[in-house]
Amino acid sequence: MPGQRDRRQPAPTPTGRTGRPRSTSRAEILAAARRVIDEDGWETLTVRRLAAEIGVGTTTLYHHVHNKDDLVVELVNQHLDQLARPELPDDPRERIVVAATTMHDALTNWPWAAEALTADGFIGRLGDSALWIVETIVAGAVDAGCTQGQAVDVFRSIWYYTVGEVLVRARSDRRRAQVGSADTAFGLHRLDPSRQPQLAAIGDLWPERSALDLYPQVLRIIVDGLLAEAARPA
Amino acid sequence: MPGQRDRRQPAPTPTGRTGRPRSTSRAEILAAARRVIDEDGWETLTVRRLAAEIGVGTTTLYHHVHNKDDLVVELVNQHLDQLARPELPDDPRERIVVAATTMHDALTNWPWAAEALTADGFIGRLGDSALWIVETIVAGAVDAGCTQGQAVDVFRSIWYYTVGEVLVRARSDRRRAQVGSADTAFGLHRLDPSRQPQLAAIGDLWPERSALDLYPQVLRIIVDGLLAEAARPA
DNA sequence: TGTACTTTAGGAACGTGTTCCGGAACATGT
DNA sequence: ACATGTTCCGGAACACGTTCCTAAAGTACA
Repeated sequence: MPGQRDRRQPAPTPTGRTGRPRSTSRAEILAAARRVIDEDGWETLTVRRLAAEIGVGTTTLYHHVHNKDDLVVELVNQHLDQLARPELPDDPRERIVVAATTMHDALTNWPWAAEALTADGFIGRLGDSALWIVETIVAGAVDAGCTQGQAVDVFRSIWYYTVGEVLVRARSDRRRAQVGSADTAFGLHRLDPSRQPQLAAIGDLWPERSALDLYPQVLRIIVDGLLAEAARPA
Repeated sequence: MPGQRDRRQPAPTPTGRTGRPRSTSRAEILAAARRVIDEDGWETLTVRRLAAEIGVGTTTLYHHVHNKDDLVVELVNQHLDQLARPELPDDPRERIVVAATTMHDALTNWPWAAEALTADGFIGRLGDSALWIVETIVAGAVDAGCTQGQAVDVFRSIWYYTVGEVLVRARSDRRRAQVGSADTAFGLHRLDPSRQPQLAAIGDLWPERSALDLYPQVLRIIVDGLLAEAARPA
């Protein structure tokens, strides 16, 4: 039974508040969650396990956290908090690239961050710590000559691409880990060369090519294209 | 109790096979699933409900389907099956755009298809019906002058963007449906104009701009950029 | 007819996230 | 001292996806 401790509030600090004093704080829950993840991996982070870690009833957590998604989003926010703010170049286009790449790397390097991306309305729940990224991208787009509307479009496009990249790769990584190395992308039903000649010809090139990380390159292409498009007269 | 019927195999057709004859087929399960979705919405598609619809034990389904993800992926495959094969233009670049847009629209118009996208290794489990899209994109890229490796990159990039677009928009749609119209993307914690001046200035423009569907335009930008990049000498 | 073998069916049970609701634990008023 | 109001805790219970294991329902051969 790890992590059991006294749950009574030691100091009867007169908070000027009525009602039963809380024996658990949101912060304590988040800290415990981080502990569980660090020690035993994020797959083991279950609501009951977390409650046990704190030494508290399971359903108590729901008085401090809306649901598990909420918790995970908050954890990702904390993670983004501790991100080192990179040096931002002068060129607005490069600023966009740097900001987007920073967020991408942060999400990629934290495998279970992908879990948060599928949470409803993730961007809307980003904390201040991550907002500088959004701000930097939007401001960069405006600096590069976009209207405000176009700047929003730029961010959305980048965001879509980033989310897709992170999610798909996280998922196929997990799959690879389970199945073993038997991943040829189309490994299950073999390809019919008469109907999918190109795919059949490519064959084993696919998985090895898929291992490449070309996020930065493609991101640059997208940013360049979007900014060029915005600069064009209607 | 809807959907209950006789489960005995009426014809003792000598199948030359030994063992207990199956009273349920994979096809029957998929058909019932479609029925449930069409009638009561895909949120109500649960394993128990589905089994009840067929009039069969819950766990029986697991002898015909690996898991629910498997089922959903199969349903999406069926949906893509019934897709009208669009007229493919001669220009390889346009072929790519048409193919990608076709898949994008199919996924977008079927809200719960997004659920399948998060399934592990979705692309690898695509059926023949959807493979023509992959083949068309890859072949188009090769026709446009890409190497096979670059063609894979082109598809992957398009796929990432498409998945991200579909997922994020599906999720924010769902959120909008729940919360009501109180979605200003950053509606929860109000923006600090001193720290996020651009975002604060944009304000209400964000949600209205987010409602726009600019998949085709951005897709063209991505495709153009990728093909141009590939055509460049190293 | 009966025994062995083979394949499918499905109930019991587990672990998950989550909701409901009764009661515990405090401050305040009488 | 006691009642009242208020806030928080947490066990019971639910629906979910899923696994395990035993029984059912056949065929094949004696």
